[in-house]
Amino acid sequence: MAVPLQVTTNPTLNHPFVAMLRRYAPLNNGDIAALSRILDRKIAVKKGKDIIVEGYECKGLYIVESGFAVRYKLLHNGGRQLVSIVLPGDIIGFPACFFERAMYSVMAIAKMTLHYVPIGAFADLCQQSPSIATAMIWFAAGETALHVEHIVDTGRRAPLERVVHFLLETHARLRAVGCASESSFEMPLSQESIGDAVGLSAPHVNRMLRELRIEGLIAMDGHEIRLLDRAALQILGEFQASYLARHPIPGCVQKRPPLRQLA
Amino acid sequence: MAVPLQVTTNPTLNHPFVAMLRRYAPLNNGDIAALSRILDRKIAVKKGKDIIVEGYECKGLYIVESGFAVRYKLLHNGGRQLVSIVLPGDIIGFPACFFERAMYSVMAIAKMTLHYVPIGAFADLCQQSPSIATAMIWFAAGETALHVEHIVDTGRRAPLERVVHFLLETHARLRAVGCASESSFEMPLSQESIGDAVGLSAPHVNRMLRELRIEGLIAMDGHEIRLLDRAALQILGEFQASYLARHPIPGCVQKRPPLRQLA
DNA sequence: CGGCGGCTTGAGGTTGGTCAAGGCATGTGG
DNA sequence: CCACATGCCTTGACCAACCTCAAGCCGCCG
Repeated sequence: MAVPLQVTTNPTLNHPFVAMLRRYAPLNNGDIAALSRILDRKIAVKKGKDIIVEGYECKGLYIVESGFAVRYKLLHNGGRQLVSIVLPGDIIGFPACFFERAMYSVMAIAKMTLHYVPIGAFADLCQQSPSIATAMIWFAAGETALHVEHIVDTGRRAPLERVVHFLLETHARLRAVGCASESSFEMPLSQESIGDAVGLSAPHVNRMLRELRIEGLIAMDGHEIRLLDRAALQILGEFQASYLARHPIPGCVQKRPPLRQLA
Repeated sequence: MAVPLQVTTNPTLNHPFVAMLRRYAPLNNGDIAALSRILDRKIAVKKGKDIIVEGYECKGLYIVESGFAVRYKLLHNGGRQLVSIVLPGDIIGFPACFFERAMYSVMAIAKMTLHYVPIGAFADLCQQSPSIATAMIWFAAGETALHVEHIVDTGRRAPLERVVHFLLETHARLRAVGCASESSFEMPLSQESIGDAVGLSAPHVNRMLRELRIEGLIAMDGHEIRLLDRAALQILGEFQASYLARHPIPGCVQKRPPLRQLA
């Protein structure tokens, strides 16, 4: 649950959000100072509390320092669709606060600490620091890749494949923020919520998990899931972890690549 | 099909991509000049040609001046999932070129004209023009909202609702780039492709369309679709057009809003 | 004129949703 | 400390929905 901290002179550098940005663009001292100012105040949110509510105006971003949340939308027909799981380093309010009103809700599913950034302050930050703005574009590209995989999951994969893909993705993302070991993790969602994420009913999620257990691909102990046969799972769920890791920004980390024109 | 052009002194300002950016951030002469340089060369692509192929490296962005394309992914089980329709002003290669290799393909479904921008040149542009970089973040937020709606569509909406939502969204997006009249449009996809977009089989898409025709909600003539009862369709498809239009960037177009801290 | 792609419709079968009941663990209040 | 309530997991039975397969048709283009 807790993100492992390694002590450095500047606590800002340890923040998962800053660490994420720095994977894409080298930030100078001015950038770091600006981020420190943005991140100075913390908000504590209890498990189960709504952070963004569909239909209401959202005036800023909430940068996640620790804890988990879910983005979701309630439908007229009584259904609920989970859009994504929010992890440390993620941004709540993207893209809600860029619109007149939020089109979905975000709820904490564990105790969280957040930093609130008014959208105006965020826009100023981007205007003043091109490196941060550019890193944010790279971040957004990663979010998009995640959502695209989710569309493929719910749209065209078979139920068993969906569940496997969802488990592997969740494990990989948790692991990337230090919240999972190499081959096991604590699933933060109930089976009903998993169903809401991948577009299945809770009983059917249960059937799929049972099948995976019988086949010896996973083991479950409460919410702890152990991945027993990673290779088989990756084939079954057609899971390529590459969509979770972006390139660094060229020209920042390395020399600009040669121009090439494709016709 | 063709984007209506109004003659101004600077053709760059008429480009749908530039017009899109300028809706979010006021660009100065330097920004416009930089964009002109980026957009100087055109690539013509024929209908049916692949622009990005899954699994291959993608080294740059293709900015769409005219024409349509689809992003899609082929699956092991023989299925195909359409991720989105690409319209004038959109960017092909987002997010593919931010990753080691493209995780899905993009194919022209009509004659297109594109501008190729190597990823390095794009990064330079962002670093040199914070306004363009910031507008790109706003653009990415819009893409994300689109994908989120698509996840909801395929995940939890009933088949009839899905088709209706897809029709309304496609119409609204086409209309926003001047490719549709107020209540009718040319559907650029076959029924099979619509099925691949919303996660249904082609026969079932056909049945849903027939039902809408019988109910008097739409009329079809070839690929032309007329929306006969917008209000009923919007309720049926639970369609809110608001997710298609973003706020402008605060502090650029207007004064920075008052700071507010929510705990 | 012939072929092909896409639309349309039907029949039949499987999948996966719904409903319902039971079990287990956790937490809470008496 | 126990009794009870609650939430979630688990399983089964049933049934409707949607997919698959297949055939026919139309319009377009070569």
